[in-house]
Amino acid sequence: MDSAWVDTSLGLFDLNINPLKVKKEFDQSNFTDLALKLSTEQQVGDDLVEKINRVSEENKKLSEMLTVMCENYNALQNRLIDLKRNNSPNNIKEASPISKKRKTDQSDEQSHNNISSSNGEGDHYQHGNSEISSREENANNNKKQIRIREDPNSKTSVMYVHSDPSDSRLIVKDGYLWRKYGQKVTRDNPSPRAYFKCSFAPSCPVKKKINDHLRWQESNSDVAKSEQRNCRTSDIRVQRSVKDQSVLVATYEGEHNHPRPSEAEVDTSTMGSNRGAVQHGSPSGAMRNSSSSPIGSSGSTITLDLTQNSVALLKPPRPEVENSLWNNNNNKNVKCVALQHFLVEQMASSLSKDPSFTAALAAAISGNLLQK
DNA sequence: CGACTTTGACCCGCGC
DNA sequence: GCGCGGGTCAAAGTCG
Repeated sequence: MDSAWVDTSLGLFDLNINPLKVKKEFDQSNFTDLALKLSTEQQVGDDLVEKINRVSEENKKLSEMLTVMCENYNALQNRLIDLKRNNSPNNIKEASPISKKRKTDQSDEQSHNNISSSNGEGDHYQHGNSEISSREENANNNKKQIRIREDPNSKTSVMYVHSDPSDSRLIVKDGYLWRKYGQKVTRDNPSPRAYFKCSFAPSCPVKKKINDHLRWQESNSDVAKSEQRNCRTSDIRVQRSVKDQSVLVATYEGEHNHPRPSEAEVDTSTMGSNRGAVQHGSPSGAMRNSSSSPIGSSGSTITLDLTQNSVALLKPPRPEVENSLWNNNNNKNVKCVALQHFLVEQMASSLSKDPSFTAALAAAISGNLLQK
């Protein structure tokens, strides 16, 4: 059969076209186009994935480098602390054995105070009259921590931790390993108070409690009383706030007489047994922790020495906490330093979010490493 | 089986 | 002296 051809502006068209044939051809060409399109998209997708992988790797490298830098910084800072301690006249006195007696006698209290001034509690150390708190290793993802030393002569400090109110676990990650030894429901807080001992106990006397921070603020003498009664060298309480269930208050008493466990140890106890450390992935029952993020993650810590002008402060997590901090004696200084730290934090945050900055930093670091 | 948590019982200081 | 409340102990339970 001859075919009739029509000349159109678009070209020659065969009028005797078999529709099935056309459909087949159309399908084939369409499929080819589609396949081509898909392969192009696939390629783009692959490129994107590759790019993402590359960026992730860079990010990972940067994180590792940052961790190393932080560790080095801590090591240097600890060395500085040791040097200063060695120069201090009344340092290094023997700790008295922990007495189970609650009654406090003068000598015990004396030795107790000696411990507090000689044994750095990991992050805390004495610097002349002012107490300086180094970076609180925050192993708790997205949790803000504020650490407050209420009294320079006391070995108690309070850490406010912003956590998920729905999370019933009283967990404050601070880089140490803790063993829970008791829990109590106190009169004026429906949230139970948990008691922890340092897992290095009895060689390390440090304990902690998770506590009701508002009551703590209203009557700080509670701690003094309990300390007097128990003659403890250290303690920590952890409990949720009455008014703000998203705030956990950890009360530390005493000083660690050992270095902070390594990240690996913490991770091992966290992920390995899932029972090792209450603070890093706790154990069974109500204390079990599902998140086990690496130390030094995105959380930030605020450490305040309310008796001194020196303040290391980042961003307060909750309004009422902020108020309680702002309304303190060193209001102006705190605000000023806080503002500076906040600005620095914001700048750092902005820079870290900038991909070009990240890329430049990665290039600089990798270049430096290659040179070495 | 060991390490750790849970939880009721007990201890002790304080206030009345 | 008694009762209350906070802190600690220790047996039982849980988990890997």
